Amino acid sequence: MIDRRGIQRGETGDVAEDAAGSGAPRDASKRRNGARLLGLDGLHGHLGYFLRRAQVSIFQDFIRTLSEIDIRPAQYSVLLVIAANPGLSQSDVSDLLGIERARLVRLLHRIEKRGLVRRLASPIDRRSHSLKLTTAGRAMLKRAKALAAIHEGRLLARLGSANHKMLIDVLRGFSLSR
Amino acid sequence: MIDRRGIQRGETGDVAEDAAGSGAPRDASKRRNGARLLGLDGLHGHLGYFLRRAQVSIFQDFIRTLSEIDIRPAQYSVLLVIAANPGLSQSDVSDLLGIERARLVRLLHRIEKRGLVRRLASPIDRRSHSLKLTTAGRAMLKRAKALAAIHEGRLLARLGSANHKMLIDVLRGFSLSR
DNA sequence: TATTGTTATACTCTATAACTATA
DNA sequence: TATAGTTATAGAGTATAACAATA
Repeated sequence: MIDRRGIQRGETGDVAEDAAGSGAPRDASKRRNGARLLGLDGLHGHLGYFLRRAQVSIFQDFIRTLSEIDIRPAQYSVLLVIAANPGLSQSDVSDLLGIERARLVRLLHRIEKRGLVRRLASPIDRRSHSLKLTTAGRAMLKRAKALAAIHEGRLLARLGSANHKMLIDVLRGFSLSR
Repeated sequence: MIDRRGIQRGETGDVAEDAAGSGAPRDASKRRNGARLLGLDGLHGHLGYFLRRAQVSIFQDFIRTLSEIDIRPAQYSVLLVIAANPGLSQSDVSDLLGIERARLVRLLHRIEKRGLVRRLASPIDRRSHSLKLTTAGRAMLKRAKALAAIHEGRLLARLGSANHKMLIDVLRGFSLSR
């Protein structure tokens, strides 16, 4: 019989220990590390897998935490970048955050309709927009930052501050390396 | 004028150095760390942001590397898990990998149509399927593993083996912690 | 009553291609 | 020619809700 609990549950206790030395190498993997790691053998060497699971889980918490103001991670990053660099063009934002120009169009429509951002005419290039936060946008960003800090605090507590810092340092370096 | 290069480019050299001490704290952020970090100030405390960028970049490489056999990350993880635990039900796979049961249906349709997986009748529960790889599925997985190893090797070289191992350890622990 | 596989819907996000108006 | 913003399309993936068959 196969244990059904996912690795994310992390339960212990009532798992029947399988007899050791069960035989063929293909089946030996089944219970090797206890129920938690069942079947993930081939995945354990893959950083991308764990990165993905962690990222999804963290974004879920972020979305939940900021749900009262209905700001999602991509929107938050766009607001932050515009606030820090008023006058940025859409292409600038796209390059900075790795968001496709095409996708940014609808994202900006949304937050512009909510009165958080304005697309002004660029004084130097009539093709491009000069992005600015509105007063409402700055106020919203302030609330968003407070909620994001709660989210990040929860994450920090869960990881420990040493791990938290190290992950940011290593992953930021990774991003910069290409 | 604003430098347009994204953080992922990582180029150096021809960036004009801005005059120091440019003034107001809101604008001081613009060039503080050189063009690379332009405008990302508020994001630097957010692990989720760097985790996301890294994950997307790594998955892109994975997809490219396995494109000759048209196997995507989710498909690869499903094939691996079924190979290591023949007889798993769809719910089992769903729980193990954190893939929605509903989404797994179409994913399995695809790889079943390609002749890689079979959904057999479960001997113990007539509601559920017993998932097995076909011979072709095992052969495909073998090729996939070889290509995935190339992908992972590239990642390891880019990160350094110490960072690579540490990231896996920390992030696996994170997943297990809930 | 609860679970398994399934269908369906809505939304986010990535990846492209193409078009227009500018440069 | 190339770039900025835009529109459109296709597909992956998440999040839900509901249903029939079975437990």
